[in-house]
Amino acid sequence: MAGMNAKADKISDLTINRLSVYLRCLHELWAEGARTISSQGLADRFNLNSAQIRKDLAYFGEFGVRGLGYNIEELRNHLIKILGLDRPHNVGVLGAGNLGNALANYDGFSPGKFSVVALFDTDPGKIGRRLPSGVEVHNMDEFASIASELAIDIVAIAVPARVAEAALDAVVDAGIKAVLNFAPIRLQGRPGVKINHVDLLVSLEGLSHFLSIRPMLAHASAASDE
Amino acid sequence: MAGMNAKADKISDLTINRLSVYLRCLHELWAEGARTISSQGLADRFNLNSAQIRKDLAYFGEFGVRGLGYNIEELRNHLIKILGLDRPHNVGVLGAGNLGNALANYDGFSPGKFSVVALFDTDPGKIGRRLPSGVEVHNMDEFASIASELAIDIVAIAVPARVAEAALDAVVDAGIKAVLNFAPIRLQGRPGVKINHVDLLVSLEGLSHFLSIRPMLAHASAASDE
DNA sequence: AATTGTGAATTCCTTCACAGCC
DNA sequence: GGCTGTGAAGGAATTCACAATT
Repeated sequence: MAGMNAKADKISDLTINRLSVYLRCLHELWAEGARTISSQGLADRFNLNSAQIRKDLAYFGEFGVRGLGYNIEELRNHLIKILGLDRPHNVGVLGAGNLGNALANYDGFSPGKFSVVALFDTDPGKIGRRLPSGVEVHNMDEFASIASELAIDIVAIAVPARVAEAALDAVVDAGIKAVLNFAPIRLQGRPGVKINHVDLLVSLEGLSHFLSIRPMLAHASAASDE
Repeated sequence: MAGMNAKADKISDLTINRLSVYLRCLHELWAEGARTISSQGLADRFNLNSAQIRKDLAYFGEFGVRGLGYNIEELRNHLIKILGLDRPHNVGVLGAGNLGNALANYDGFSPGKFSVVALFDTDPGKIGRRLPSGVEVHNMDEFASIASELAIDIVAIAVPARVAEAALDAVVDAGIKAVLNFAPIRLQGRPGVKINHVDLLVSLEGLSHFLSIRPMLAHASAASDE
């Protein structure tokens, strides 16, 4: 049990999110025929500092070669491992409304790594429906048994805000540890459960704020990106 | 022109995003019949420090009353003003795929503040279609004229990654200054244009990472929330 | 007595700058 | 010579703690 690669410790979400971005970039570079890349080369692709990339990677091991940079295939494999993408993840979507359906049909998830395997709803009119993709809408009451049957390990909450907390209770009770919340509400954290928020209203209101101060920025230089 | 309320200056996105969350909470409190709230009362609703809330608000003025807290209606009006929600915003959606359609039909945006008024696509098979909501799918070539006609001030990019950069060019050329990007790609910033990213893959991979380190956290305390 | 607004302290994150290695 | 890995410096965001105010 001698720790070979330091993991878990206290690595920030910011770092993890960037690893995700690096990985995506490595896929592109590989497709372009590149086989090696320097931290500076990666940094140029986004608006990042090369030291930041090196630091991010260094949390997990020494993946580079001094004087040469990083081997793309090797680094890619490391990142896949670190991000837990070396095994598939089955996603259950709560709420078969517009958003839930879009998620179930969305094919933008990296090929094969994340699959939406079931929708859940409480509306009898929706239960039993089957999407073009073959995914079925189940009764929310059956969440626990179906989640276990289909090996669901990630849940996306796409229900109205007022029932989101109750929905979270149900999935946490069923042993789910990873949740992606789309409901416009700040869900109370549960111990041992990771909740990532996708909050469209917050994002839109950030843009709205920007538009309202923009006239005041007038001649001054205006900033951009996230 | 004596600056009555200090705005714009250098306020971080983190602060602006929290204002959005506070505002949502004020709506709820108001609906519950509350008429006044302390920073501590607000802080208890999320996992926040009360000093943070006071600091966030203090950037924009002195809205509270010592000893009493904040008047909910008054603070709400201030936040609405600060976030530019005192006038409506028209959103154009690029890409009439699953995600684009879901956005166009999504009614979760705060009542009336943001309206999706048009979809745009390059696929002749989709152009001309009209959604149940009445929103029409236009030819992307006509973006500039229709955006101006419909007074679109915010664009959501929901096209495949490989054409996202070109799509951004088109909207920026048409004078759009605020963009919500759903494509899994880090768009290059443009001067004077604010781009917010909603990156589902990054969010999912963050969850995947958490699941893969979770077994190692074992008996140790496991953390949560975003 | 209660609660704000805020300087000071702290913690967290990023960038610099360079020793170490290929 | 070029590039990584990293200690040290710098900067940003958060939290503390308390004087000011009602």
